[in-house]
Amino acid sequence: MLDIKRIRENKDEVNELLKRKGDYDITYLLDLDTKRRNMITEVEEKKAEQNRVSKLIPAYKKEKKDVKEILSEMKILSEEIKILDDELRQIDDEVKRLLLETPNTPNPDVAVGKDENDNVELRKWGVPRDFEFEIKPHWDLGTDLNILDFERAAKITGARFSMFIGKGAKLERAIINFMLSVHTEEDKYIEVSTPFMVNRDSMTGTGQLPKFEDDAFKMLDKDLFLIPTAEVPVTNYYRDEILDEDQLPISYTAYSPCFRKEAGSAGRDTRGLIRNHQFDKVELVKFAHPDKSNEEHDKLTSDAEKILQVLGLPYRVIELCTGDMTFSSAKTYDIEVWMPSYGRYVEISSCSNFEDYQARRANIRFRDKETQKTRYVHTLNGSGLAVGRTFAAIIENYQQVDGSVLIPEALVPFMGGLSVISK
RNA sequence: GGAAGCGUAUCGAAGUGGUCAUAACGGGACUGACUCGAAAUCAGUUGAACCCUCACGGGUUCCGUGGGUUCGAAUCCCACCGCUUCCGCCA
Repeated sequence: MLDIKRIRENKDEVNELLKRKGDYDITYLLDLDTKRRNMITEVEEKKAEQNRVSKLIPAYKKEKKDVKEILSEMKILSEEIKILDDELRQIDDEVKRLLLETPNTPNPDVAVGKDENDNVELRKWGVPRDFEFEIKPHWDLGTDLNILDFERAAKITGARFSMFIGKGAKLERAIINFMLSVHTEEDKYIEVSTPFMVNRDSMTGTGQLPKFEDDAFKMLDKDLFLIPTAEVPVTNYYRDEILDEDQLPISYTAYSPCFRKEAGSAGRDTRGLIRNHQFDKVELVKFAHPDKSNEEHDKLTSDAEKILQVLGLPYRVIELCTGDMTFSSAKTYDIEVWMPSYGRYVEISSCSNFEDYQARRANIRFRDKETQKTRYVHTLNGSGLAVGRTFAAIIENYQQVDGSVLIPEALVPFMGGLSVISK
């Protein structure tokens, strides 16, 4: 969340930045804030009086003074305080709620725009292959090779679920292992394996709640949610903690399944692996020093890009404009892989710098060595990469005229030496 | 699922109705002394958030969470959450 002091002291600037993201206004929030502070002053004066007199009472009793009158006065004061405290709590809750529903301000350097049409292409890598035959989309390729089964997945569970069969299941596992190996061995991320269900505080810490509860799968008899991304458990790992400055940056990578309701995308990408309710992802998460987070953001993005380079999959990197960024992000780079069946680039990774927005929500701080004061860390994350979409991109880009699929060289060792999947 | 115990600031931990909550005691961290330097030793410093104030400074809250009793709660009562141990069950 945003710092209420920053909003108070830089009202116009914050308002202007928020408008770049969408239709947000902080006027009401600031009015409530003023009211809240006035009430705090009032109730704290009464509490100071209560504390002062309470300290005198034992001494009076010792001197055998009659304290009856004082006690009855204190009772009245105590009741006044209780009433004010109740009112104050309501205002507090409202201020908190408004703050939690206010998005992060975009980094001032980010291109101002309304939607994905205003995103900025930063760079391209690789050249999409020229096919001399009619290509198959991955859902047909996979079904024909008997490595994917969407029909039975729909029978077992429903639409937007998939099953990986035989070499397909092995390829999925190989992709996960390959990504984790690169990130842990070359890029020095620490691998973690997390719970796939999280509580309300965790979902609030990273920004999924309270605003986007409809997007998450929730348990019926417990206040727990299936994770929409490993970002949630991994970022919340340090919730309510104070880290040492020397520890930063801390980099984690985690494999996890991700569960999303995909509310509001009915009819889009209905076939194949592109938009499922459950998909696998290898995630990268960093806790960075605030002065270094932009560098770390660039590094994290290139760590994700490297996976596509080694797999030989053409991609481009775009910077999301202010209007297309997610709620919690200050700056986001999307990596899009070339998907032959779509005839265009498709998002395969989203790398964001949240600056102190999540850290403030989740209360993740570090102690500044010089001043010995606490400061909020900057949190970052990105997919490194989405496994289902990587699977789809591999089989589509590496398909051959006979319907078989070549395994990218880097994956062959993870496939037990297998270099082609055919019927 | 049954039984018992526990939850105190960076960590361990004492505190069982008041004037010992900046919270004893210990560790850690930081500063200084000693040293060529380090270790050891000695001395000192060291919680967070919020409100008022240009500032100096003053004040409030926080003992797992939420309620209750009381003039006053870490302490008494109720509910919930989490952890540990034993039993049962299970991978």
